[in-house]
Amino acid sequence: MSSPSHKRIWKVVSLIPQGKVASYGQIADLAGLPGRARMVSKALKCTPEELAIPWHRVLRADGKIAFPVGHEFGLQQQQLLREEGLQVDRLRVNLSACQWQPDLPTLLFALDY
DNA sequence: ACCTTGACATTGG
DNA sequence: GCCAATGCCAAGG
Repeated sequence: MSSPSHKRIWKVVSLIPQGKVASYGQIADLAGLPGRARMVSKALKCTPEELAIPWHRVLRADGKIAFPVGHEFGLQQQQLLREEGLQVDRLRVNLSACQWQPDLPTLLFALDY
């Protein structure tokens, strides 16, 4: 199931560079869906296999991995983030100096504005 | 049409 | 920092 909103969300997430992270709410805002952080999580859950996007770079606003402790995806996410050089402590990322700040022109171009 | 469910965010204690 | 209460809103029963 894919809606126009989902596609915009996937595009925005695909722009997050290696070593940087963003929150669900931030992605929603950038995708033109203010206040709809939960829609971002849904969109990620429905991501088609063939679409390779850096889903692991999306965290809660406080830097925590959204999956419960012990969840397989959470552990995988933690590992992927560490492989990018980020410091992850107990499923939480130290947000200092790794928060994504999108380049506006690039963002607008990606969203066909 | 009503109810429940989230890979969330914010606020207040 | 942790927890509970609220707000949020699309999807699926």
